[in-house]
Amino acid sequence: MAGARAQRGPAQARRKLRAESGSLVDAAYQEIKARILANQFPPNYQAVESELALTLGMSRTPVHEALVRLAHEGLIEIISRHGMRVLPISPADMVEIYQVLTAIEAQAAELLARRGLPDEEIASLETAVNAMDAALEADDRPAWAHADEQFHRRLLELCGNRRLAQVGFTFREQVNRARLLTLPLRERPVRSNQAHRTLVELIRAGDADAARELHRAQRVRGGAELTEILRRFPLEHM
Amino acid sequence: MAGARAQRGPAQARRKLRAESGSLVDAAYQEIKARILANQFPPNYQAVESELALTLGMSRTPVHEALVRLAHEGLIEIISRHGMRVLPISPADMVEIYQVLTAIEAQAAELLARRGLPDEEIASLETAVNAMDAALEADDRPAWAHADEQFHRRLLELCGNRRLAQVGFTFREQVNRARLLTLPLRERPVRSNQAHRTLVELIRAGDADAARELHRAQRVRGGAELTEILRRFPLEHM
DNA sequence: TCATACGATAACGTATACACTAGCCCTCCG
DNA sequence: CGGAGGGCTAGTGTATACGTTATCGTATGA
Repeated sequence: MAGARAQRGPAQARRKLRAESGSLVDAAYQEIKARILANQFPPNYQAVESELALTLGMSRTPVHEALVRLAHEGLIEIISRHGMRVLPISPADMVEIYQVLTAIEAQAAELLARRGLPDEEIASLETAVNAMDAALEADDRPAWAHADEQFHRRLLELCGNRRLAQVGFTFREQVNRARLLTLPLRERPVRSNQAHRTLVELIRAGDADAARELHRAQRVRGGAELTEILRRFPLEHM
Repeated sequence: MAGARAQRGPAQARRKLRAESGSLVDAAYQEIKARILANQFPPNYQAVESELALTLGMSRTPVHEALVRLAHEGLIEIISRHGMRVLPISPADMVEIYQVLTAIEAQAAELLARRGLPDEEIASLETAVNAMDAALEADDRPAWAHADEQFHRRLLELCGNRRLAQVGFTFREQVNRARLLTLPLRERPVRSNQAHRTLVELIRAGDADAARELHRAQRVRGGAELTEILRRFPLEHM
């Protein structure tokens, strides 16, 4: 009875997975993405649909759809008869991603400044900057990275343009994959914290153009730093 | 025999569709998108998967995948139990899309100027501008729109950042849906042509910052015009 | 007459079955 | 012994079958 295992209680065992996120496709998507981001599926890791389906306890159908989505987002590549392959992030890729983020987030900063949101909305940005400062003093890099991520997510969420935010999120996720490796190699991001704080001021003041330019400059500088790090440490293993 | 029609020669009739683009999923995606962009599936048009599958001569499986992709790109919405619905483009949507394009294309202009490509590559941009001028003199709006589109596609293609270009293309497609309706309502785009020509000059000169700012300013102005038009003609039917 | 509840149905999500193809290995011939 | 050709196999893409569920219509009661 080949398919007996898969029949394990038609509607009950499935509930558990669905509870996480609506459909099995979503569940597969989230789970595979999580494993990639956690380096559990490291770069160049290969797996065929059946394996993944087995691992995730579902049939190939939802797995297949999830893979298409992930491929579209650039996290994996689907090789004809060899399954998916987790794409490594080359320095060139990181440069591209940073350039997109530069454009997107600078625009978001401008829009947010222009919106003139009430202070209590802006406050969440300030909270994030404070967390960054605290982490910096404690020299807690992971905490700093987390707070930084919070800040940028918030920026995108608040900007009022859902499409812009969506694109930003997608590219942020990819940056975060690389962050793990590059973070310890960086200087202590003192200037970065200061810049974030200034940005909040500009947003508060409604100075849209200055906010955009500040954020852009900051991103450009960050990109340059990263490129330099990648040049010095050729991270082939990513 | 319900499924008899679908059996029409297992591998032969399928060839025709696959020839267009590799897989049936792609075929479905292209075909449905084409119909949406051609207003053959007008905004708010609804259809269920089975109908589409029947129309396209394939099973629900590839149709389903194509719909997911289209939904992800924002052309349709999948309403549970009611099939897909072609999304109308509201003025608010257009504003969002323009803002994304502003950010993306300004960045592309900057990158392209920075690349310092040989003149023969840049030439294709100039060709497009010339076509725009010619169309403007002949007062041929569709030709102008086409040349304009060529220009912007070329700009993205040449910028050297494939991810940036990809995002740009996706949003351009959405803008083009609306173009049909808004184009006749616009002023004769004399300034636009001039701006395009200046942009080419700046790119040739390698003045990246100026190129970015010029393109941004131009987009902002275009967005403002469009918003104004949409305000005056509440295009509910889009 | 209107609202509510129940059943039929239609549509989707998922599983499974099937067909087709590319890649690999083995064999055979040069 | 090496290269080429053919068959076998594994893996995907597509079709179909199935179960689940939301929605719509109808009927009944207030």
